[in-house]
Amino acid sequence: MATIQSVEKRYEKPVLMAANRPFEEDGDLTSLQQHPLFSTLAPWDLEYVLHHSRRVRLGHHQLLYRQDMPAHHFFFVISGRLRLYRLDASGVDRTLDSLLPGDCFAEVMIYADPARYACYAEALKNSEVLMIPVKVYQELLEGNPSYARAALQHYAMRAVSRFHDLEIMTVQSARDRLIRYLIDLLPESARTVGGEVELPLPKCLVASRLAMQPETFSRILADLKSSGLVRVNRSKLFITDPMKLIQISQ
Amino acid sequence: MATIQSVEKRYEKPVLMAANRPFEEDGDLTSLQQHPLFSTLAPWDLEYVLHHSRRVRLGHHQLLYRQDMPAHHFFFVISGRLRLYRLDASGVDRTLDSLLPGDCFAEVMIYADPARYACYAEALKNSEVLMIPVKVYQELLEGNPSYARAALQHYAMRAVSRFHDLEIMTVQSARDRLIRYLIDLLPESARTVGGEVELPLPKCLVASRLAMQPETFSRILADLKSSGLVRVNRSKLFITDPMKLIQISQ
DNA sequence: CCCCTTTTTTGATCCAGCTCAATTTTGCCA
DNA sequence: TGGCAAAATTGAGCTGGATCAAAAAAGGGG
Repeated sequence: MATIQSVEKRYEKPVLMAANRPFEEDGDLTSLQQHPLFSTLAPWDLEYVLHHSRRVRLGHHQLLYRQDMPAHHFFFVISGRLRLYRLDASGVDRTLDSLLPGDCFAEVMIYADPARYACYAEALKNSEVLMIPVKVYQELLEGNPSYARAALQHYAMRAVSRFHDLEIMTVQSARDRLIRYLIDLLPESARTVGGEVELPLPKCLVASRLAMQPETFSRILADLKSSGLVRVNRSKLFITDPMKLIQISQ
Repeated sequence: MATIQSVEKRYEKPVLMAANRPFEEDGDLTSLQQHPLFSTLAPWDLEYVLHHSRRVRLGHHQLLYRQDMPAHHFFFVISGRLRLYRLDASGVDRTLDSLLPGDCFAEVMIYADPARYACYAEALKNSEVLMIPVKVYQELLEGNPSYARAALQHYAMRAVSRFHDLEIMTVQSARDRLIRYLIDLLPESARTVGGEVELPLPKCLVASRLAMQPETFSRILADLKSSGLVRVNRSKLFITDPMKLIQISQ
């Protein structure tokens, strides 16, 4: 269904199965310290994590890992853009999430058992991720119980946001799902006055994330545009009147 | 939409806002020790938890807590049956989950911040829950870092199962959602040979859980029945041929 | 800057599932 | 046990969104 052709056909092996060099240069890893899972770590522990992690470069459409693969690492996005997706039984590819620099993903694997990736991860453009062995972080947690609090809080937040996702997806009007998605993209500060948002995925993948067809997505957006509620420029959307949008979606 | 009338109209106050007596008698709390969040606790810590918790009795349709209420407790189901639901903007009530004895719920509140319930919780029949102050469990975790591992594992499992829910809900055929729901109800051991399952919710609430109309639910079930794939007796369903069902749902 | 591929848009048709309405069945309490 | 309210079923349209088809626009590499 998705017009984007299957990744499977383009790449033989996901990155994780190929040999990889340890990280070579010092890029911008300061953002790692902003992340709740790392911000509380002592400098030497952060150092320890970095020492045992690798930077991995990914090209456009390159696969990082496959669904059901044993999970020995979790990841931090240094640069670029990635997406998580699953293939359902009939082979349709469903986008679950998009990732930006500063995001952590598959970190649930730190304590999952059995640890297998629940979805595919691929780069949407040239990207760089930090690949962190779950064992390393586990060790840190065991040796340093005070870190557990941060991890637990992080997981709790995750759980709440999944709840939120679930709620959005069970809204049964495609238009309402799209509107809620747009509102969520809008920074908190612009929720009343409006502002510009950039779609974190190509339109056909946003459609897949929202469980609708690309055609439907396009039509709804055209509709919102003609009502003057949204101005569209490539992947940048200007939300004119968020309150009105929210009201329409009831 | 749901034919069940709004709870709001029947009850003034959720239980948590009314005065409640501490637990009086020793019922069956052995099941508490089976739960991953409690099975690793030392006997004195378990005692401590129990000492600071209350048993709460709930009548049919009685509300335990409201969405957005500050969350100071989490819960363990001793007996009966409950459901979690949200009200969307248009006032439609969407069932999110059903709970049976042995289940824990709202336990994400132990580390959520700000801690507010993400949904409503109500009893579906006479039920008893253990109401555990999040502070008590927090103290235990702080004082006893070895307990964090269990909590983290529990949360990780939760995250994975929410992922699963999300996947089911984004399957866009109502029939497929129903089939997957039935299969999930079936014990692992009966996935091949078939067996009986009992719906954990009245049919109209199962429909709401699966984001379809009660009429649609009824028609699909009638259809499966006439194909001989399911035999129906009240809320008990006998799944004749799970493999065939799975195959039909692609 | 042009060509070729991928993505997006637009048009036309069709059907799953929602809605409204009416009937039957179930469960509960006097 | 009968009576009543809640729940489940069944019937008959209607419509949102999927599907198929084709044209237009965007993007990327030489």
